[in-house]
Amino acid sequence: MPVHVPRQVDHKARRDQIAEALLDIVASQGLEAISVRAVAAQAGVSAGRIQHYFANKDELLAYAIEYQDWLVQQRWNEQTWPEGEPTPREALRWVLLETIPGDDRRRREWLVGVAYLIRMLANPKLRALYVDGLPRLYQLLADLVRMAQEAGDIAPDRDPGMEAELLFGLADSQGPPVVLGLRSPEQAAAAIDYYLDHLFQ
Amino acid sequence: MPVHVPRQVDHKARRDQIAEALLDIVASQGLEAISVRAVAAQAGVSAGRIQHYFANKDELLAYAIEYQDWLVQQRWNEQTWPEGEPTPREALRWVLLETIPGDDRRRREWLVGVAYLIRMLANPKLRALYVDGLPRLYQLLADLVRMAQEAGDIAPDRDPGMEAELLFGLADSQGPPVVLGLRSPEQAAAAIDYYLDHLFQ
DNA sequence: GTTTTACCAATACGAACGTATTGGAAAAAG
DNA sequence: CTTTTTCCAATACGTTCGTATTGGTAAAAC
Repeated sequence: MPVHVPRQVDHKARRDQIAEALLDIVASQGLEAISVRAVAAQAGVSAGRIQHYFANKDELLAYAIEYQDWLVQQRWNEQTWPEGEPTPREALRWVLLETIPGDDRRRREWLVGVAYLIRMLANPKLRALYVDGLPRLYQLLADLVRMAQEAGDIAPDRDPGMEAELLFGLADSQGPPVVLGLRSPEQAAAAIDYYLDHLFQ
Repeated sequence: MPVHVPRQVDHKARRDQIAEALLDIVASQGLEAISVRAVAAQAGVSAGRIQHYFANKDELLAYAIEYQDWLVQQRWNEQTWPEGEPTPREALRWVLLETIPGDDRRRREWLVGVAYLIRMLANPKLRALYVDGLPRLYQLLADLVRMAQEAGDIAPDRDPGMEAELLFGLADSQGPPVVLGLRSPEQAAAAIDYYLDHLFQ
């Protein structure tokens, strides 16, 4: 039972600031460029501070990707709609556009996801981030298609599962060309809108 | 003018053997795991040999991805069809299935492509590998759709450009789930066949 | 045989790495 | 004030890195 309790700082804020610096480096230079000293320099803190908050480099790398996952979930949870509930089409469009690396934030998330992918193969904890999320996304898309069908906005002979595959593939495949500057985010969004126009009656 | 010419080895074969080792490491452990010594060990040669054939690490990394690109092009060029020219549908199916990381070779190619992606952002030479190839692939898919339309096998109201987008997206989005073991190569192929069945009349 | 030089194994070297260790500042409780 | 403990800057240590350098081997030309 401690009698003397010294000051306490906000641990999560400290860790998150360090994770932010790490994610910036990963997105621009890849995982190869990550060193404790490089992250410290990017974050504007001492390497000692990083050692104080993370036992080793692996833990630091794991925290950063989980932090990014948390950031994305925050954004999805906090998404509010100006006028009540969105229609299935509005929700569908929002989800699909969300995956396009169109602004700095999403571009960083996309590149970090790519950079961590090979690590996921051998690391079950990292793998779970992808393996858990992907089927839920497919399910969400299929459900939205089904809802639009029931409302009569999509032809009843369309298969929701197949449409979910097509929609996800269409959105997902915009990533590389957009990130590489081969296609603008607006062009990518236009491709999705074009297909939505055909899908919805 | 050299009077004495000592023995010459097959330079390309030597470089390719080293590139093979590098690609194996990249696919299984990522670019972070690449060091001259690690590649030498994987290839079963001395580090001195690698130094002899590559001026520095960057040149080694550049050669390896160009070598992989060459391998892929070789396979595409050497593709022969058992009975004369393939139908557009057969060609379409072959191209789409080709992108799925279903066997060890394609799985390695897929993972290496992912690993190099961030490097492409800042490196024009690497960028060109992607930037040149992607539009040509879209064009090929759209042309095949158009040919099938002219043969009356696809409904004339389908837009070849949009169908090329959908087909590529569908095939491309199979990569992550297949590589992560979330979906079998057979399931990925089935998804493509299912859509082709709907596209073709 | 001698000579020449491509080939490459081995070693060396300085820089950068992950991390263990040390020491001190600073805030809260008594 | 003193005490306690968190926080972290600084330094040190052993390893690994990219690459420069050295030296020797062996095949081809003469």
